[in-house]
Amino acid sequence: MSNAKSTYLDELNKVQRAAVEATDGPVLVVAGPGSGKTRVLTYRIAHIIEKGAKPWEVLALTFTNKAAREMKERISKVVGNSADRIWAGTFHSIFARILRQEAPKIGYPSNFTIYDSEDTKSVIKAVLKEMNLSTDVYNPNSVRARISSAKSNLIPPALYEKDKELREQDNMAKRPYMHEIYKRYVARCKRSGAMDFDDLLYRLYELLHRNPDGVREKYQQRFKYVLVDEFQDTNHLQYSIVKKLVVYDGSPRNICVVGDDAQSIYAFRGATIQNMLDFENDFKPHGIQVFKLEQNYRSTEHIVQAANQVITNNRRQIQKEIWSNKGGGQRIKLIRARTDSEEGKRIADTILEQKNRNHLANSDIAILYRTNAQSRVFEEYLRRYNIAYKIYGGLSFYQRKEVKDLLAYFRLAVNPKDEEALRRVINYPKRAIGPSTVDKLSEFAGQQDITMWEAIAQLPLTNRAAASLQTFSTLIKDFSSKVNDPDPYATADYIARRSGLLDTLRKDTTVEGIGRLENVNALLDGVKNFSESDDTFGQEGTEGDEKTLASYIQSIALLTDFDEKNDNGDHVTLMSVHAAKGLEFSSVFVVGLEEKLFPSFMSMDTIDGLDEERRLFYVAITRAESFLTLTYADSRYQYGQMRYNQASRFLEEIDPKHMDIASPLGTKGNSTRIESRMGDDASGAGGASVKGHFKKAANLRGPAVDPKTFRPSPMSEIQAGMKVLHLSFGEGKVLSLDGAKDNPVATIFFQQIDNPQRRIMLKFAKLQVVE
DNA sequence: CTGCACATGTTTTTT
DNA sequence: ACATGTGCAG
Repeated sequence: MSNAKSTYLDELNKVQRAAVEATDGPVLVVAGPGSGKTRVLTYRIAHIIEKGAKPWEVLALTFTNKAAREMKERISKVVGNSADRIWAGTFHSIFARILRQEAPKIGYPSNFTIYDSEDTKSVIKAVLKEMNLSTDVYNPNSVRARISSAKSNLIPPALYEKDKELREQDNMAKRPYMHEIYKRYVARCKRSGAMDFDDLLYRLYELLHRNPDGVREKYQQRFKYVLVDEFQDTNHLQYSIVKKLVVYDGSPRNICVVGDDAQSIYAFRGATIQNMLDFENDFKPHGIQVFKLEQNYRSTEHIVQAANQVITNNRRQIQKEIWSNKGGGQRIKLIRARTDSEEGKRIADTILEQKNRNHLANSDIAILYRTNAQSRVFEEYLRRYNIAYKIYGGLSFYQRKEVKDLLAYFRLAVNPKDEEALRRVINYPKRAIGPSTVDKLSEFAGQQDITMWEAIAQLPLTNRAAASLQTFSTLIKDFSSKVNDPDPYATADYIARRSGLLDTLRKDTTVEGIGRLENVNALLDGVKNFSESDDTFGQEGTEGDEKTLASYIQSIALLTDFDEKNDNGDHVTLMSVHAAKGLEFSSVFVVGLEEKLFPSFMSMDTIDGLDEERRLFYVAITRAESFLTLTYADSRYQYGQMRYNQASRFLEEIDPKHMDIASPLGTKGNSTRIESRMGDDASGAGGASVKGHFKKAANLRGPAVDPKTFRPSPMSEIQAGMKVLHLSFGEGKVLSLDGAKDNPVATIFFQQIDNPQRRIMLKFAKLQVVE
């Protein structure tokens, strides 16, 4: 045993090892990028088991299935097969598994349906329609976000209604009926025997809180060790549940959370780094141990130092100093392109060059962008250059319409109360049940407080619609009778045929139509795999081992990726920065570094929004091991129009000494082009607005300047000794000028910011001469 | 009830 | 650009 111990403990540095060995009591691990976070987490679990804990006493929560899978694989390499018995999975899948067991205690069936965001939105639309509210004022996405945020902050409809502040906010937004929508939304979901993604958390909290039959103690005692990955991405509700499980009289409080505040990029959906700060305070009285993993094993020094510089521009941070001993390495390459298309071409060129000169494989390379829509140009050039690539993101398999349609039949067969599934397929394929009939059903159901399914049997209709409804009802009953058959594939295949779905798809012979048919067949193949395999895609949520269509839909409800496993090919990776979190590549291209794109126009007018964009940029650049290339374009097609954007402010936040400016494409006269362009901008602004047209916008970083009146001066005007204005650093004094002729660099002292002395490349800086 | 023409609104994303 | 949603004629 001590042998095994030494093998893995010896692979750790001092801090990592201490974090692994501190198995008892509360532990916070602050883990910088590339600092061996996953290694610590998995070895820690292995260590806990080595020291005698049973695998099923360990609860390890992650955010993605992928992270959970990776963790399980790595643990099993250390402790062997018993790793299967560990409760390791995503928050949602683990909680769903518990709820399948306990749901009846809080008034839900154990075969409850899980509503995805689309279903959720659809329920909200139905509620709005029922209440005769306009979707312009009550934008379904806003309503959904509002309800989600209420649940994430543990505010049920009754409390929401009484909350003065929330009501005030809603009144201000001209949405006074929000509380009523919330109430009806919750009622509808419950009536449908459905939980949305937030419910999987919220209802578990409710269960533990109300504690029927001592269920709370049961789980408190079961989970002797709790670990949470990516803690900076948890919301208030998730942290509350974790506390419910860990904090009680006599608890050893064996909880370990791992996270990096600098990599929190999901605040937009309710995550809060406050949890990290709270955690420290909450467990201080119980001897919390804090470990900071600061050595970056991934990237060379230019990259790590640039990342450090960028992140110092954010306000609140947990103090830490990330360092690397991998040597300086290559400087960061910066490419300016005239158009988005040129950006694509130059990246493809650079990729070819890197493959030749540095012997990189395609799989060593990634192109990261802020929005998925940017992938198109890169696709175009990579294809033209014959470089294999793969685009990640976009619509997942299970979100495709045709797949969801067939799944809706499955869902309805398992749980006929599932109103969203019913709405989806009641008239698809066409069976003469139009909107007006559906509305009547819905209205009747609402009046009688029954489900639409029950309404079909009770609604007094005498017309053609009644007959159609009868046929539909018979069809679904037939399907329902088969859901617990031991051969789920046979059932699935039967449903696909009898529903008419396959025939309808076969009639469509367009390219897209054939693709849809293929997807439906792929889903059926998936069911077949499920029928034949012993495990359940490694997914929680199924009871026992019986393979039925019911257990199938439960096993896939929380899956998003279908083909993630077969991406072993040698291809360049194209994905959004969000999707790249946790990954690393030898060479990384971060593209589209322009104002209004990265940072996104949606986030750039609040300080919190900008800070999150900056963390996103931080995540992007820290994905690179050896080569980092940053690019931007003067113009690009966006929303079908040509847009002209300035270089991103984030580029100025990196000290020029870490950067190399790539020689421009059409070398001749390029630098004069830059100057004349900047000159145009400034002269366009005219002398009128030069002086004093800036104010302190309260929602921007301290000294910030109103971008609307800010007019950058041409770079040739900047001289030592001048007083200048910077978009985010405020007023500063130019101390000196140096650098190459075509790339002058100014040292400027900005008195209003924390690190006042900055070196700024005039090429990208937007500076307005004050005097 | 169905199908087509026009209008609208665009981040990021896991579950 | 493009996908999704609404309104109206058949």
